[in-house]
Amino acid sequence: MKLHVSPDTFPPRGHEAKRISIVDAAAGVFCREGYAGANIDLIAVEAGVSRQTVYNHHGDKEKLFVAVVRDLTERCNTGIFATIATFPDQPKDLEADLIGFAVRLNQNCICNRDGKFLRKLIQTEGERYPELFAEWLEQGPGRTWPAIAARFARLAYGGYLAIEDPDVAARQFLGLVNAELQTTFMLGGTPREDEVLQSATNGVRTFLRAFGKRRSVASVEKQAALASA
Amino acid sequence: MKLHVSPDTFPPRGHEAKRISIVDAAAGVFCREGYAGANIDLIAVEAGVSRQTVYNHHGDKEKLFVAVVRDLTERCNTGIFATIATFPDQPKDLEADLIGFAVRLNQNCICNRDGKFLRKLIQTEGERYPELFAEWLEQGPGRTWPAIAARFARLAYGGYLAIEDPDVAARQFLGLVNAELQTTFMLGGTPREDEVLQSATNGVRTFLRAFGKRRSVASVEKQAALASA
DNA sequence: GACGAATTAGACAAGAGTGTCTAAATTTAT
DNA sequence: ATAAATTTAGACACTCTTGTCTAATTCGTC
Repeated sequence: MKLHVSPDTFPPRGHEAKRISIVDAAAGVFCREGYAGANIDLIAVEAGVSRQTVYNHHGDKEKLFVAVVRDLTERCNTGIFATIATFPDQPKDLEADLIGFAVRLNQNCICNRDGKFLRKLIQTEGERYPELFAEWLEQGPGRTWPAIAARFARLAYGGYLAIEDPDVAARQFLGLVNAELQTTFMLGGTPREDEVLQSATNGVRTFLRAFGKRRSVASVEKQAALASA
Repeated sequence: MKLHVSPDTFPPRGHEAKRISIVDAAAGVFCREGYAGANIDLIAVEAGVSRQTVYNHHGDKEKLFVAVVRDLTERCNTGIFATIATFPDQPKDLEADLIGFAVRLNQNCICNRDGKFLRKLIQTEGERYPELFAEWLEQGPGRTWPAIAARFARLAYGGYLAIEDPDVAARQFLGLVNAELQTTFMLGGTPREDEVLQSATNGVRTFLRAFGKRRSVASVEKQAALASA
C-alpha cells in the first residue's frame, strides 16, 4: 500500500511514529497536570494508542517522564544552536540585527511548544529529579549561554560593542530582551508576536544605550572610576 | 496558666495559630509536591494537627489551596510595598542606593520563603486556576510594578535619570538586576547572598550606563533619531 | 497470502488518597 | 469547676491510578 520511498527516515512510520506521539502527548499532559496529576490513560488517548503500548515503549511513568525531558532538551538545543548560528557577526545595522536575533531566539526556541513545555517541566519538577535537571543544566544553559557570550565577545572584538564581561553581557541581553514577557512566562502563556517584538526592541535599545560604541570616552572613564572606587 | 497579655493579637493562640500553621505547612507541601501530589495527611503532620482539623478549617483540598495562594499574595505584597518605601528618592550615591534597593527587594520579597513559594505555585498551577491567578496578577504585579515605575519617574523628574518610559524602565531594571539569578529561580532554588549582590551590582551598573544622566546630549539625540527612523 | 511482531481492549489486583463519621480527649472561656 | 467548643485518632466507603496479564486483532514484511 505504501511506496517504499524513504526507508528508515522521516516521516517516521509505525513503531517509531508511535514512540514520538507518545512522548509528545506525555509532554503536554505532564505540563498541564504536573507529574503526579498526569494520567497514563489520558496520555495514551492523546497519543492515539492504547495504554499497554505506552508501557511497552517506556516501561513506567517515571521512565516516560525522563524520556520526555531528554527529548525536549535535545530538540530545544538544536533549535537554539540553529538560531545562534544566525547571530549577526558583522552587522549592517546593529540595532535591527540584534532585535532580529532576539525575536528569532524567542519565537523559535523559547516561546514555541517545546520551549514552553521544557521550561514548565523544569520549574515544576526540577527539585524532584536533581540528577536529571543537572543534566539539563549542563546540556542546555551550560552549552548555549557560553555560545551566545562568545558571539557578543566577537562583536566587542570587532569594535561594535564596549563590553567588559561577555558572559554578564549575554545574561543581561537575555534579561532585557525578555523583560516584558516575564509575567506571561510565569503563568505559562505564550506571548503574542507583537509583544515579543516590542520587548526585544525596548531591550535592545537599552542594551545599546549601555554597551553601544558611540558612547563618549568620558563616560567610559567615569565607569572605570566608579568600578575602582 | 497564660497571662492575659494581648487578647486577640500576636502571637496568635489556639484556633488562629492552627489555621496559620496549616496554611504554612500546606504552602510547603503544595510547592514540593504540586497540587495533585500534595497529601493532606502529610500537610496535617507538618502542621502538627490532625487531618480532621485541616478539614474543619478549610473544607477541602481546593479551598485550602486557594487560601494558601491568597495568604502568600497578601504577605508578599506587604513585604514588597515595605521595600518600595525604601526606594532612594533623593539618592546620595545613585549606584549604591539602587543596588541596595535591588538587594533588599530580592532578599526580603523574592528570595524569601513566601516569595519562593508563591512564584512556584503560580508557575505550577497558574493555568489550572485562571480566576485565582488573575486575581494575583491584579493584586500583585498589577499594583507593585506601577509603584516601582512611579519611583523611577520621580527619579527621572528629579534629574537623576534619563528615561522615556518609566514602566519599561522598571521592568528592565528588574530584568537586569535578576539576570544572573534566572537559572536558580527556574530550578526553584534560593540564590546565595553574594550571588544576589553580584547580580544586582552588575545589573545596576548596566542600567546606569543606559539611563544615567551623565550621557552626552549627542547620544540622546541619536537615540531620538533612531526612534523616529 | 502467510508469518511474526506489535497493538489493542478489557479485566484485574494492589495501593494510595480524599472526605466523612464517631466517640473520646483536650482546650478555652465563664 | 463547669460547660462549650475544638481537636484528636481511628475506622470507613469511595474513587482513582498504576502496572500486569491475557486473548484477540491488526500491521508490516516477505
